[in-house]
Amino acid sequence: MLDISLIRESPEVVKESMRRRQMDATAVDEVRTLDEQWRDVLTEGNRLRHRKNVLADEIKELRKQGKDISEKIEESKALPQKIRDLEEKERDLKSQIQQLMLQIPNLLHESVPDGLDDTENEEVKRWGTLKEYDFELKSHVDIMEALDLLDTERAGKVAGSRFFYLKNEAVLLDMALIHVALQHMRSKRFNLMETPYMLNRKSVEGCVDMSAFEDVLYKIDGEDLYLTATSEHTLAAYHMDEILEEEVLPLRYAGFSACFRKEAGAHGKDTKGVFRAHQFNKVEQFVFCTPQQSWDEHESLVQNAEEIFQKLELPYRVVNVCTGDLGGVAAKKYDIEAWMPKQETFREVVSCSNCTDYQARELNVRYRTSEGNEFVHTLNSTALATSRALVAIFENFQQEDGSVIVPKVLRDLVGCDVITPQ
RNA sequence: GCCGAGGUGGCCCAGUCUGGUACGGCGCAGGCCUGCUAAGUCUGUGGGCGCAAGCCCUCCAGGGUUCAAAUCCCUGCCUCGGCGCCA
Repeated sequence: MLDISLIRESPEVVKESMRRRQMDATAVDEVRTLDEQWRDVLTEGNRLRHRKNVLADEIKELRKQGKDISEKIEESKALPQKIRDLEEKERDLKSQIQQLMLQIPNLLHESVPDGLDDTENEEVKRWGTLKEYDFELKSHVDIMEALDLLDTERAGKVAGSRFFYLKNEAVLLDMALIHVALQHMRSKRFNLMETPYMLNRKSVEGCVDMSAFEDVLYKIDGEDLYLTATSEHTLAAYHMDEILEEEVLPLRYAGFSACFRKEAGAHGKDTKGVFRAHQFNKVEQFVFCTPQQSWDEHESLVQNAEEIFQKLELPYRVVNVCTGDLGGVAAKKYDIEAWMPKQETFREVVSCSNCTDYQARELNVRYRTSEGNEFVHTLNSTALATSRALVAIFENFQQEDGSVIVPKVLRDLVGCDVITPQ
């Protein structure tokens, strides 16, 4: 969430940012009204608690002198109930304010383009040449099934729709992609992490707007645990409630985990294959840094992800995500979209966000400066999600005879140059 | 899962039995001292409200007892050690 002092002192700045996001900004004024009430209640509560402390002190003194304390005790006895009432009022106001604050998104970076939805994202870069194919292209599902690399039908029986079994070379490809991504990140001196696949509610709430995300997460029955939707969350929560030394920043992590998502509301979209599934593997980049560092770090993250797709020889473009498509936590976001020749379009394979201090305030991750403790900036970016990369590889590297060329960088790890029908 | 020991400011730790509002050290920042360095010494060092003076909160979390809780009682969570189980 935002710093409430920003809403107190510069409400217009916050409102303007919300308007650019096509959002109704009335929550800002509601917060300001409730905040004033909250401060009044807080001040009154403090006054009563002060009186209580003074009385306790006086009682101690009088008792020491052997004097009568019954009058003081009588006054003191009346206070706790009054204080409790005020505390309840205060908690109530505070939670109303929190609720509203969660609806107020991060301040936009000035370079974010205005727009209603993903069609108005701004293309900032293209890489690679789009190959010409002189035969009828097949979908990744058709290719993979023909090569005995994928079984979604039995996955449906065993787990349900939107699950899949990878088979044979596809398993090796999946592992190879992870390996290449992790090695790339290690060469950039990122700390590699294999993270927990589950995390508790507090950790998730630190990372996302739970009211919007609850539908996406798998909950473990009877436990305070959720299956991780992305290692962004386990990495973000890694330093939760910590105060970091300024000289250790930026802290750069690359986390690997499986990711589990209900994908609620995605009915009818990409229902076949591995593009949009309930479970996939992903290497994620995550950075904790100072406000001075974060915009440079943001460019580095997208650069790192680009380099991986360059190694894989997959053509892509980078878009600067527009205001309407941005999401509340990010101040700015780049997507990398790989070219999918069968679908004849670019599809999102990487999402790279600078969340500035918005997420850190929730997670309570600070760093020490000579002027006091400040919230860090957090950034996250896909390095590589195997499911989406697989789709791109099978679409781009398919050949007329149904075989698929393995990108050079993966060949040693997969153990062949071409995957051919058996 | 069982038994035991713990959880105190950025870190380490005292205080808990015997209730009166957190001791000391380290680190960090600043001042003083010094030819320089080291040492020494003083002040500050979490969150909130307030223009300010100042006040409130904070001893894992949540309840309870009490005029008053780090301290007593109950519940829960977590960590460490031992035992059991185990890929």
